[in-house]
Amino acid sequence: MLDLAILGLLEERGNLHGYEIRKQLRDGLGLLANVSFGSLYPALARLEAAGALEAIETSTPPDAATAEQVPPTGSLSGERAVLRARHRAGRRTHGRRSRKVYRITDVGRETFAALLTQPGGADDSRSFGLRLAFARHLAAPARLALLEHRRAALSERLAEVRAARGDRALDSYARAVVEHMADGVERDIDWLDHLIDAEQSAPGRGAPARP
Amino acid sequence: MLDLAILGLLEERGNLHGYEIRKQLRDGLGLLANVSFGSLYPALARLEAAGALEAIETSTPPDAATAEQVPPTGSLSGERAVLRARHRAGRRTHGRRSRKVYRITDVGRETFAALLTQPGGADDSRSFGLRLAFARHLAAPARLALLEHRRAALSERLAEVRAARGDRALDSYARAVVEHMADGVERDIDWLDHLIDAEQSAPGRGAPARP
DNA sequence: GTCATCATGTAAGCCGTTACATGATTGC
DNA sequence: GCAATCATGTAACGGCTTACATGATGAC
Repeated sequence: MLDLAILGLLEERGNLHGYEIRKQLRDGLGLLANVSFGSLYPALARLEAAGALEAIETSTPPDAATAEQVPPTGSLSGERAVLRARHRAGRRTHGRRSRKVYRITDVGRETFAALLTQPGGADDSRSFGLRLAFARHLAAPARLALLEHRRAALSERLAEVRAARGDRALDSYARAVVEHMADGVERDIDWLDHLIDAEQSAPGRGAPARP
Repeated sequence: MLDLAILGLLEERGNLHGYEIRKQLRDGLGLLANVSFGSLYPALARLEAAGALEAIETSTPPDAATAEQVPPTGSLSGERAVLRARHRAGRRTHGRRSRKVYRITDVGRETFAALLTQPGGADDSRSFGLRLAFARHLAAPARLALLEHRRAALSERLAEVRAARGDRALDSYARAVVEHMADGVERDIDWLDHLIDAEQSAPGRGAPARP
């Protein structure tokens, strides 16, 4: 899910570095606020290793090229030495500590499309919300499928919650919780119905997958 | 969170075994549906080790006592042998495979009260919903505190989401998501306000912590 | 005889968290 | 000189999931 958010952000907003990605995640979309560096940076490293992202040099001075050629030592202290060397080499781009700016690759765009389309994990509301937020990168039929898949999941959920509501053994507090939950699910379904309607009456509204 | 649910269920519904607990979690309260055995059984074992639960013998035949005295071997095959021995010893209570029925202890009731009261983790809706569902085991002031703490958290959240709503860079899909989210949070706050009102106008409605 | 249901558990892994380590730059 | 902000990472752990292993019983 984090991967999807990162790729989507890089696709829509262009090249960003980790710290900035986190900020945009925090106050850009409400979903996925509070994502921590401890998960963000490893995710970026993973995506880079998978070829979905590449780190770009931001107005790097010429001698940084040599720093790049320092082979990985495998030892911690060695890596630190490399980092220090890079700093000395002048990777500081405009006064701040050297930042690693990422660009999405074609592989990354494919990964993004796959994550957006695949049915797995779209059952929870966060994952669905994230997908819908990036829905303009989806072709119209896939978009409709996403909405209808979610609607079906919520329908099932509603049936379960309604069954729970009939339970005699619930006291007033438990009942209030179940009742509120049922209302919430109903509201979500209504919302989805509106979205599905809009999608069907104006099929060309969203941008196609490749504008 | 699982611990809270287990203890609450055992406190309200009396002695249960793992399989049954899962069923009641599934279709009793809508929250925490889909909890898997892979988390449930270790949780029960943990709670038992902590003294919060104790396994009770359900009409056990006399020779089961000897099976109980087999010391733990530490080896997997050894443990399996013990299990087989127990089966042979006649632990099967009424036709089915031997089931381990748990009873909550006084320590468990204390743990339950602590989990219910402690502020940590009550920020997400599932945790809050679970706590509220068990709110009748709380004294009136603690109940009010729970509701108001949650209200404050949602207020903060609303401010964030509203800030995100003002973002120009959102397309219609992302905007729909943010808008719907904001509405949802507002609705939750209204609901909480009702609950808080009810709580304040009828302070003695719920059962006290120890009836 | 084999399938569904009841019943308990272990092992591996995923996805995230907090806490820690490091360090440059800016402003007071 | 010291705190705040920017910036990148590692280590350890938490809580949950899936998949696996095991086995009794009843129904067909």
